[in-house]
Amino acid sequence: MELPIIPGSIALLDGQQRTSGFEVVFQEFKEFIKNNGFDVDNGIIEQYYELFNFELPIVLINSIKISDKVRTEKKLPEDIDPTDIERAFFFIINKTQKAVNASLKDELAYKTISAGIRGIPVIEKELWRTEVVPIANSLNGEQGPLEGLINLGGVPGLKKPIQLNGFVTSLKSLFSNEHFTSLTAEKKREFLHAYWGMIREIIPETFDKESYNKFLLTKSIGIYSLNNLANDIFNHCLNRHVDPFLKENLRSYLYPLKNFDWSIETSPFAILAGKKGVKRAKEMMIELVKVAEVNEA
DNA sequence: CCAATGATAACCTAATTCTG
DNA sequence: CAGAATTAGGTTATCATTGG
Repeated sequence: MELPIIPGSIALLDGQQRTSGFEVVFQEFKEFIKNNGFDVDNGIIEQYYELFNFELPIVLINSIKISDKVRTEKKLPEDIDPTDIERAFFFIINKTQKAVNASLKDELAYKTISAGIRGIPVIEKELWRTEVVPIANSLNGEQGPLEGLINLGGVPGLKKPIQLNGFVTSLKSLFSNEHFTSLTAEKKREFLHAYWGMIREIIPETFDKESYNKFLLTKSIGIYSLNNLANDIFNHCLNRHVDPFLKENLRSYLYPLKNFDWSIETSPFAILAGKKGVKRAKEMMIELVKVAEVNEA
């Protein structure tokens, strides 16, 4: 199939965002030519051509033929018409379209705020999240206690166990704590470094790239529970007049976790999460039913 | 009114089983 | 026995409803 290269022809096939994208690039290109002419040799013109020639995946649906076919084959009611077919495709395509990954949303929200752009409701509603992102970056960075373990953009296939979005969400209680929120960004970072640094020191095997998969600590149930605990420990330190920013001061609080069973097989947490939890719940009910049957007899 | 709860999602990855 | 196919394990945002 070929389309004439005239303005607007692509709109027959596709609307809104993608069509407008071409329009924006074309306007930009015209402006560029006006200012620089065609004879610049720095690859910019080629880049524009590459964009113009960008291939769009398009599905063409012959809804008249489809409705005829399903009607003659009597698979669907007689009165089905092309509009019904189009509506069905419209529903499927729009219902199943995928959103931007949640971790990437956090990263983008942070970058938007740090660029000084304000007033976007979804960001302003939970502004504290954008505060956590640079801290997570630093925990994940070189020498950080979570070095290389956080999937910052939510990109699948990176084999990183901790999702940025989950890490951020699990810090909600700490970042709503009035004593904590009044701290500077640097102090907040310092506390979380001390906290996770001490956990890592006490239970290093749960962070090791070779073995973390055998433990629940870096799974969301571990991250959620520990980040929630961080809030309680922070409060406790303040009440006892203990400096929470000194890593060593956190040792006595966290040391008991060394003996906690974090194994994905045998940990008491193992049955609380995912489908494993559902399976165990069902087994427990089977037991109840058996007991009931015995009593009935 | 608003925080907690419940229901749901054409999910994603790892482990296990099947098949040529 | 390798690679494909299937299943198990584990996640997490969103929105309507509920209940204090």
